[in-house]
Amino acid sequence: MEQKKVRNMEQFAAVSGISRPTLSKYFNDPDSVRRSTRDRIEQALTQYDYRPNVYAVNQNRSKTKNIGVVVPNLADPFFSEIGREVELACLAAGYSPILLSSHGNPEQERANLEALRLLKPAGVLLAPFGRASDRADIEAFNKDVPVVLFDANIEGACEAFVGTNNFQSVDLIVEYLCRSGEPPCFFEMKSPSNPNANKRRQAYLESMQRHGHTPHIYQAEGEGWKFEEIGSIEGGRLMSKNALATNTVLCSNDRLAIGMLSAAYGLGIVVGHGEGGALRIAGHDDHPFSRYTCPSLTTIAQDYAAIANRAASTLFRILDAETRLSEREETLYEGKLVMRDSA
Amino acid sequence: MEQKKVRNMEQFAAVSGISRPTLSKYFNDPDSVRRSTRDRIEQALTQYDYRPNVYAVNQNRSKTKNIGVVVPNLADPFFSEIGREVELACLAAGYSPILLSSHGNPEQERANLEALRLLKPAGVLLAPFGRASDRADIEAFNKDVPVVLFDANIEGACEAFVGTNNFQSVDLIVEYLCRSGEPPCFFEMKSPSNPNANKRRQAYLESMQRHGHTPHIYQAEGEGWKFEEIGSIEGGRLMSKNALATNTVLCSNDRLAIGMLSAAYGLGIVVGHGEGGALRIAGHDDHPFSRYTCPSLTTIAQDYAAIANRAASTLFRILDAETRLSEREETLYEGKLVMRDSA
DNA sequence: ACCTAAGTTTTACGCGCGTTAAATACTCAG
DNA sequence: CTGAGTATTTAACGCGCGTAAAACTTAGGT
Repeated sequence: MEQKKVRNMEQFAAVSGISRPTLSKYFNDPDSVRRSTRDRIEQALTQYDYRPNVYAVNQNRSKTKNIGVVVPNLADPFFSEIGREVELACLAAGYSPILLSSHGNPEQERANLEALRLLKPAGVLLAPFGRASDRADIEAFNKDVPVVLFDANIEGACEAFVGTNNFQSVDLIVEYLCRSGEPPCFFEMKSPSNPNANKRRQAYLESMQRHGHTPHIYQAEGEGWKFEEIGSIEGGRLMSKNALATNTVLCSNDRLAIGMLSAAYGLGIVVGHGEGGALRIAGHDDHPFSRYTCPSLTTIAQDYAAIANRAASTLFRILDAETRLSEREETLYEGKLVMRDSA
Repeated sequence: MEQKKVRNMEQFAAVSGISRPTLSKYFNDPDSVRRSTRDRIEQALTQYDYRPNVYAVNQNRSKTKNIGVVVPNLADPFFSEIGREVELACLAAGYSPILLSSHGNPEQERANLEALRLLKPAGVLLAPFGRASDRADIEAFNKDVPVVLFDANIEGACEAFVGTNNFQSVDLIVEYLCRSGEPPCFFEMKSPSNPNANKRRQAYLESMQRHGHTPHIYQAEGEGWKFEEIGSIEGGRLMSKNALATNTVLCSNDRLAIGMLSAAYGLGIVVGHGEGGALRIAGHDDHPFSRYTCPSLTTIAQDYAAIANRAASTLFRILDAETRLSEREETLYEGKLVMRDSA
């Protein structure tokens, strides 16, 4: 099939019998040429192996067809999944996604944005760490390249934010836990690396108040992204000291819950809502592994696909309009309760 | 600090008082200019915001400083970790890594290589699926761009392979299991998506023979990358039917083991080498989560860092020499036994 | 057959940088 | 201070493609 290699558009114009400017139009938008012309070009493409030189194509453009996708940590399955969804949305819209992980390091997030600058992306989809110190950088970046935030919000920054409504989702699971047993205490990290954690704590407090229960919050020492380890060590400490105010624990996220489940197992504490269950543990995020914990983890499922698609389509809207949004948009999706065995 | 933006090298030459060809040399290799010149340039760089246009730089090059890194599935923490190690090695050597995931889909692997072609990478580090059908594509690609394989081998293909010695590692854990209890049976997928699985089965057979035991292999139906699910369903089926020949199971990889542990828990089967343990389960890979399973998983740790660094440095050696290896190289690292509670 | 609007070809320039060759400037040893 | 060797400057071309303007061709309606 694909036979002779053609080195450049000039040559391809020669062998295909189509002028170079027309070819240029075609490669930038196949629909911009007459149907018959398009057919001739595509016919020629089956006979000659030619694809435009990416670098030459982008050299003169001030904006490319690239879209930067930056997530805090690809090693976390949550981000690898939502990152994948975002990638697919970009591809479907004819853009080239460039997926970058900040590897759990805010410094790397800045480096990623710097690196993206050189690639002149048309736009960026960013799941930020949300540290206050990054705000200025990100807003400066947003001045040059439109940025849509997802997963974690930075109040008022960038063009838009798409995420989960933590107040709804936490209330949902708090309500369920209260209804089905003792009201939950809340287990989280002391200095969370993600702003959603703060929302969830707040949501927990409000929800408990609304249901007329006394809230109890336990904050684990430890920094970084080793959530399971922190959940296991600090959660284990709490359980072994019998320090929990109720027999039900809502963890700020699934990875903490996974660590805590592991510690409970080690301590011989039977977790679960069933008979013989001494402790109930619930999480948040529906981590890919939460289905396979022992017992399987009751949690909140975020709507990955909806968040990813909404974030992407919001960015495309900005790119198509070639102007920024008149007003910053915020879209929150509802979480769904996933009832399993742990609570 | 960084003040006036400079649009191109011409302008930067004007403001810095250095000629453009010298600047060009500097940006391609800072050591290639005289020390005093380098200082002047770097002094100017603190006053003016200028960085060469990536696209213009690469337009004329037949090879760039990019290195493609392709892994089968970034959603698998094993690959996200080893991918990260590879990235770091590339950066340390002054190359720009481009990390691509094939999302569990061999078709995507081909697409990734096609996409990389356009980026004219200097070399590619590939963790392949290893299907026979991909071999031709990959070898064709290797003709144009030097490829070093890691994690999964394709016999005789590409410049080199770096991975774990499955025969050593499986023998290590088989020996341990035999020594400490009943000899293991082997649990794997019927049609594994990774060639290491075949090596491990073979290694299990040989090792059992060497130790004078009868091997038993159980193969789970199911395709794709949902290893935990397959391990849980098929492993659960085996356990509930009491079909296992011995009370010790060696799983082809940790994710299968995680699924099986989950199923055992559901069936009320106590797993572990301790008192009361009715079943022992072991894995292979030291998956990041294997420390937090219930019970924690005894497994084999691969030397991620060594594999990644060796693969990268082998590629750099080829790139520096500007010639292919006289002979294909194969480097295997030993796995280490990680003794935890499950076996 | 004629007209018009839309698509195509021809011609030509520019983008930012790599690179070469010849001329010039610098550095350091003797 | 001088000369040899190295580094830098000057001048100029090319890479592959986007794009603009003008001339030309085509499609579709009357």
